[in-house]
Amino acid sequence: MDRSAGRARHSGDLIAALSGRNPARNLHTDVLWQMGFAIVSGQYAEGSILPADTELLERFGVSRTVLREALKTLAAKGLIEARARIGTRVLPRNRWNLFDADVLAWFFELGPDVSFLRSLAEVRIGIEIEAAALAAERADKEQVKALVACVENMAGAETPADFARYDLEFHRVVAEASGNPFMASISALVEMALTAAFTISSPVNQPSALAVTVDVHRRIAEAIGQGDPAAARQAMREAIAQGFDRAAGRMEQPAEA
Amino acid sequence: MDRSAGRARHSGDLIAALSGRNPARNLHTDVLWQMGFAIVSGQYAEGSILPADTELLERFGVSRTVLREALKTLAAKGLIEARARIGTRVLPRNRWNLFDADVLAWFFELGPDVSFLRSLAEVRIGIEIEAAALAAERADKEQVKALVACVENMAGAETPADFARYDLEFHRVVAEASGNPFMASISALVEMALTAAFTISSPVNQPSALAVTVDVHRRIAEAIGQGDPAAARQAMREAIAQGFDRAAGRMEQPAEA
DNA sequence: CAGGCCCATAAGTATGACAATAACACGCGG
DNA sequence: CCGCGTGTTATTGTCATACTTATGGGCCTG
Repeated sequence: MDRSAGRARHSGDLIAALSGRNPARNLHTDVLWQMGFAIVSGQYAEGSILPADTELLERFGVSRTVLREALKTLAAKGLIEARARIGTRVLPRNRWNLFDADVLAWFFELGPDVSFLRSLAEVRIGIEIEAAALAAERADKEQVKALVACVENMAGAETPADFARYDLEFHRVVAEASGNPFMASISALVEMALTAAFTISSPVNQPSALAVTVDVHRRIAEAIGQGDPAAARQAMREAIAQGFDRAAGRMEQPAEA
Repeated sequence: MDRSAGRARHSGDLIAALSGRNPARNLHTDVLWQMGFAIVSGQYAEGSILPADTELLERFGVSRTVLREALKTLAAKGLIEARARIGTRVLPRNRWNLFDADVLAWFFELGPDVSFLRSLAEVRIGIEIEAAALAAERADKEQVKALVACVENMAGAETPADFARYDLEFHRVVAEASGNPFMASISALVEMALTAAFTISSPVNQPSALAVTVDVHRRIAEAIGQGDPAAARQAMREAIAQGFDRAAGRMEQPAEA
């Protein structure tokens, strides 16, 4: 049997690949991604009952073991809930764990729209602003040095991929410097947002945009280095808003290749 | 076989029960909770390899199916990763999905310490402040009415449990009114924080504390009703900080029963 | 000494049988 | 005729076993 049969249909493999995920390393992962995408895309509506496992078994051509492990994974992420005699129900959206990297990836597979990117930017602002403020109070010299290094690397980045990598690393260090384990936990979210932004529109090839982006990150690093929470908050807010504006603007008036 | 054999050791069953979770509805959930708690509590260190499944099978006295589904669930929550020939490795903490309700519950099972509650309060401040600000811009009349109703209910609550319920409902409505699906996704987190706070110290039986708590929530509702994001931010920050201070203060100088 | 082949080991997959659960329909009694 | 307990049955949950695949590390060869 051709294991990749069902996947060619998906359009978002690019993003999945860029973000380092491998949707088909084994059978169960393959089923997981197909079902996850089907649910997130609304193919199985919230509150509805999934087909019984006999039907799914036939559809995917896998063993019950594989199917059940895939469904258990979906249950662990809050997408479904199985009950004997009832069937397996798709949970309401507010039960879904949107901070899960896979769930986020499935959202992107159906094409990130502006309102989704906006929601992403809004949570990032909330969390990363606090992270920046806390980092300003708690960061040690090593971490400040690492932040400055990230900024330098961003400024000198040759390719959009490199730029995104250093950008992500910068935000990761800020989260770590905040000393709050929850802050670090949203790196999956940041990663997705940056991957999307970088796919849609990277500042690397536009010197003015690059300068602006680097500058605002440098201000974050400086504020943290000087232990100034208010300034760190403000600069972080600008950095995220700016990235969103650029991507959103680019989406509305489709770009050159 | 006695299914609940391994559970009696846990001390945090109270919180699990209060938060409406049932750690032992079926075998796989039982194994899941034991393993999850063992990992979170550091019994299996980050980066270490779990015992091979043959050993775990023997320890839990369950079938391979059950064990594997439990492990798959842990993997879905980012706690472990299985690789052929290597074994099943405990991932570093920053890969754990701390926004998952189960993972949070396991943290509480080992007794919430002040620094954990602080971290919780910090993320809540970040996210819920933004949620309140957005709600001020987007809430409709229905939602504002619901918020006011929650405040009234809080003021008239007879028992700590009732109070916590209305408190949670209030924050849930704010998240919903923000129009941002991610905001609603952290209700698990809020639920835990409130459950903890209510377990440690409820304002219900202290008239002055109750008045203060109700007042700050009323100010949030009013700010949202008047479409004033800045005031909503400020009041929400105070509400969360206040709840944390009360619980933390109570923890340091142990209370009467 | 370097590089590729082989093997032991642990996870992954398959299969078929049986147990537990709970909605629903049926029939009994009021 | 209506309400209530009970049995039926569909669906998930659990078990046992056998086989397949992936891979790190040692062995063998060049």
